[in-house]
Amino acid sequence: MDKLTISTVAQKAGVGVETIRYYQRIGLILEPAKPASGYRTYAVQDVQQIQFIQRAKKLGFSLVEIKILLSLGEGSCDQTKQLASSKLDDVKGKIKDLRAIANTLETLINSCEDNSSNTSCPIIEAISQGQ
Amino acid sequence: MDKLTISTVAQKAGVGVETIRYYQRIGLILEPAKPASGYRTYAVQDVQQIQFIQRAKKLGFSLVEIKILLSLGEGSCDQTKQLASSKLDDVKGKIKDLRAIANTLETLINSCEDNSSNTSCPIIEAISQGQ
DNA sequence: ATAAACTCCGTACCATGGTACGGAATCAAG
DNA sequence: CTTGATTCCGTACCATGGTACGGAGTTTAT
Repeated sequence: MDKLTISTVAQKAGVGVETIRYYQRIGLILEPAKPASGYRTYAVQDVQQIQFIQRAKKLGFSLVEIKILLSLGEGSCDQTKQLASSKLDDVKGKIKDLRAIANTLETLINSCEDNSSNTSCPIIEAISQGQ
Repeated sequence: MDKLTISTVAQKAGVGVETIRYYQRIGLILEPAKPASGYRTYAVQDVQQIQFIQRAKKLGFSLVEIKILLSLGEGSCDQTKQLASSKLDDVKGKIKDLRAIANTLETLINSCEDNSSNTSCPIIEAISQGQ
């Protein structure tokens, strides 16, 4: 009959009840109308929307961006593509930054490898002197 | 004479006064003793320590980890190396995750490229259906 | 000597994505 | 019909790394 309680939705979508309430609070999903006196009921579509959110999160979108994705819907392919492209740029930028960090860390760790002294540490020295 | 005010230290280290206070609050750096009635004074070493913190941050260390680095000092090369190695693993893990994300985004964006329809969007469809 | 600038200190607030708590109402099971 | 579980709702709290504010005291410059 498609009348689910919030805890059923949570369980089906793989999130906590509090997460659903949080999404409602920030306007990411709508709260179903309250039936005069009783518990709100949810539909399978609500489960799907929460799953959409979880998948979009895994692609690196923030909840604010996901809100935009949801508002764009199916019919704004251009704008959606733009959002995805700018997210891709972001991700690429982060990869670049992290690669530079990894390289520096590797160099530092190697310089430690050849260190027989135990009264000094090339890593600490390097960070102390700004390379 | 090496007696600097907090704002001089901030300026020399390239951070805000509030950042120094924050570092003191979390125990990352020590607050100099308060001279009976007046302003605390700082030394060049304090500037250097804050610069150390900023450089370590650029290498991806959190303030908690930097606190450990500072407590290890020069004489614990092995432990320092371990910390750096585990940070390197972390960074490599993040790069891997981000590359997977970038690949998926690229695929989605490409599928959009070939979309002439403006009543549907392959990106939204893909996220809706869990790939 | 007086005003402007700076410091001290506690506290509150920002973003982000939730998690936890507590009391009242409601619902389901026995 | 009563007990226990669930829901509702507002509010507070978590981590992380700060930033902002406001009043009182101090220091510096004129």
